[in-house]
Amino acid sequence: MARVTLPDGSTLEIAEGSTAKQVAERIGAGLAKAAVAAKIDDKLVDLSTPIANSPRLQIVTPKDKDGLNIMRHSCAHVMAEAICSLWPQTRLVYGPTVEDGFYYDIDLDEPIRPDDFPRIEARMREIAEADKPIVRREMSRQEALEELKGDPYKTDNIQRAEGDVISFYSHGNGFRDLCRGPHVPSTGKVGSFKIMSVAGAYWHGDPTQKMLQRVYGTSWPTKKELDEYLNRLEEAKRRDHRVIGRQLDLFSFSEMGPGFAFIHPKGMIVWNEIVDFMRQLNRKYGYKEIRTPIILNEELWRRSGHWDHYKENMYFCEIDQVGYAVKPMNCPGGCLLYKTTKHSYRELPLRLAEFGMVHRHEASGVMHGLFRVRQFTQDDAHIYCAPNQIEAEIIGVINLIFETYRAFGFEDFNVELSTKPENHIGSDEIWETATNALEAALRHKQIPYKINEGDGAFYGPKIDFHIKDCLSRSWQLGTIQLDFSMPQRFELTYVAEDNAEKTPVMIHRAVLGSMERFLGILIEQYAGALPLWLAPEQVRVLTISEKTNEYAVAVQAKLSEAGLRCGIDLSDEKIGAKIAKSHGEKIPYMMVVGPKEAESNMVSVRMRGSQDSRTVSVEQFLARARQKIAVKTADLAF
RNA sequence: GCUGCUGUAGCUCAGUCGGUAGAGCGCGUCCUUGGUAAGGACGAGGUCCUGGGUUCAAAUCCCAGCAGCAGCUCCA
Repeated sequence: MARVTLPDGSTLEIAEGSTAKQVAERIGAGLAKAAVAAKIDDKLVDLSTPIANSPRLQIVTPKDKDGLNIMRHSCAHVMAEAICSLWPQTRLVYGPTVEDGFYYDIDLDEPIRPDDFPRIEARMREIAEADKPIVRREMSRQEALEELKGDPYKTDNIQRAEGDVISFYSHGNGFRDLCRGPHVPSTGKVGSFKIMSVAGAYWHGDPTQKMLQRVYGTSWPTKKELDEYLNRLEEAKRRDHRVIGRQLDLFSFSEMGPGFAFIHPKGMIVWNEIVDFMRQLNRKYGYKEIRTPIILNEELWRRSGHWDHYKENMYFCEIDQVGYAVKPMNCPGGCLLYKTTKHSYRELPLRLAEFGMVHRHEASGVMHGLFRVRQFTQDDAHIYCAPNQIEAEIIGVINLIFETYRAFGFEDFNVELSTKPENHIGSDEIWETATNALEAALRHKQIPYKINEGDGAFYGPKIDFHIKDCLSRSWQLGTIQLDFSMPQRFELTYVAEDNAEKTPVMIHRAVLGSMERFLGILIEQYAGALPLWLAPEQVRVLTISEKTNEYAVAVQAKLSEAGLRCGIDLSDEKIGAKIAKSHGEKIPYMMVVGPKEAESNMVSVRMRGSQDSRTVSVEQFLARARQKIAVKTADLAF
């Protein structure tokens, strides 16, 4: 007899050599049916695994994260079998799970097209309905290599695999794949699935290697969950800032300048509201503002290190036979400004902010609306300080960053620390000191963080700040980078208390990162229905008929004078059409005025997204609207 | 940059077998003067992405380029 300990602490006597599946059956028929795998002493295994000794045991179902991944991984195998049966010359490479699904990389010269997906899915359904057992077979590494001789991909996989035992899984009509497992017990347990897309992917992600086809699929425990997921994708599509940006006339792109955004008048209103707010915060946190040139002499970029470490991303030009570069970052220009006067320790920390427009040559395939462009404006700043001020300054920046995100309605952040990359300047000691300083600040603020090894900027380590939007998509916004190298390269100095010239430390920071990207993120977060304080047109007066045009114009004038962005619709449309149009343009408030309102000197206010209206005086409305703008709320109700 | 797909009116998209282009929305004019999610009539608007090729004839077929889209790699 053996004894297993279940997750709730209870124990179960079982016959020696019973499988995990049999334990599940002992616990309950429902669990046995739902089970896809088991965890024996925290190790995930197949349900068919015999139990030895007296371990802890947990039955894994697709309700667990682990179970879901196992189900998806098995689904990837079923998809692989389907593809192999349709294209027998297919060579399988690697098929892992990813967030929300899985993919399988295959080597097949004939391109798989979206038109082929229904065929693949149909074959997968056949395989799933057959509900064939998925069987594990183990052999030694040597045997496995022999078995797969001539298959460069799988041979490579074996060589990368850990341990001496190599396992294969097979199911159905002779389909077999090298795989660590575990897998669901049979092909019927791969959930509700759908092939999503196909795209190219390099072998090992290495651009010098062969381009493979990566077929993406998703699978969920139930049809309902699959549909919910597909709806979520639809929702993301509905919020696409590129589409909304065009519909709401906020920005555009032209073939005349790929990756260079045109911000339209309405987009500029949002932009300027954001900038005004950031300026206000900069003042609060003790920053001064500067502005530095877009184009500067090549010599500057050699000195800063950009020439050696960033040249592929830069644009160059010539002025009077002299080489110049378009700035990809604001820091070198800022250093020149710093050097225009002699500085005392009394001035430090010197915090200089700049809404700096930078140009970076991004690869043509990576551009994506406002999220990835070749010209963008950073809400940048550089803090020049003494070494003993570093931690306090970093904490100050962290406070500023969190205050900003909360004001825009983002409450869910996560933080990453990136360390020394291969391509870097400065000594190892400098890097260690800088990295330790960043970690110390994070610990002081008790902020949990993830480490990204080798992901720092070429001049220093960095802390990156990510926010999650309403669809729980993650976006990188802010960054804090600690830099001991640039001040040395530019021979920046300050006079210390002892009258000696010393080198300041430089902290690079951006809060929103890129104004363009942030504008795009806001559009998606609010699906274009921006909070009142950001809305390009905050109110629109809608007339019932021409008879009250005069009163309507007076109302508009009153609201405009009070500082609200107020439009008016005097067209000879019916009121229903005007309301529909205003809703389409996502105007927060509509004020319907007709003879009734004109007579009583009131307005009938209707909110975006609501069917109701309320009749109030213009003054009442103004007071509420002003208050909502002041607190930057997204809630329109009053 | 790489792989695949796409490119027709301001926008979203039809366009059959190769025979010189259509709809809806939007825009303009007029009619309509109305009460909370689209009233009616008429009209203007197109280098069918660009350049080659095949053909009596190309939006349509072929090639190249450009741009966009989905990914890969990279990144704010």
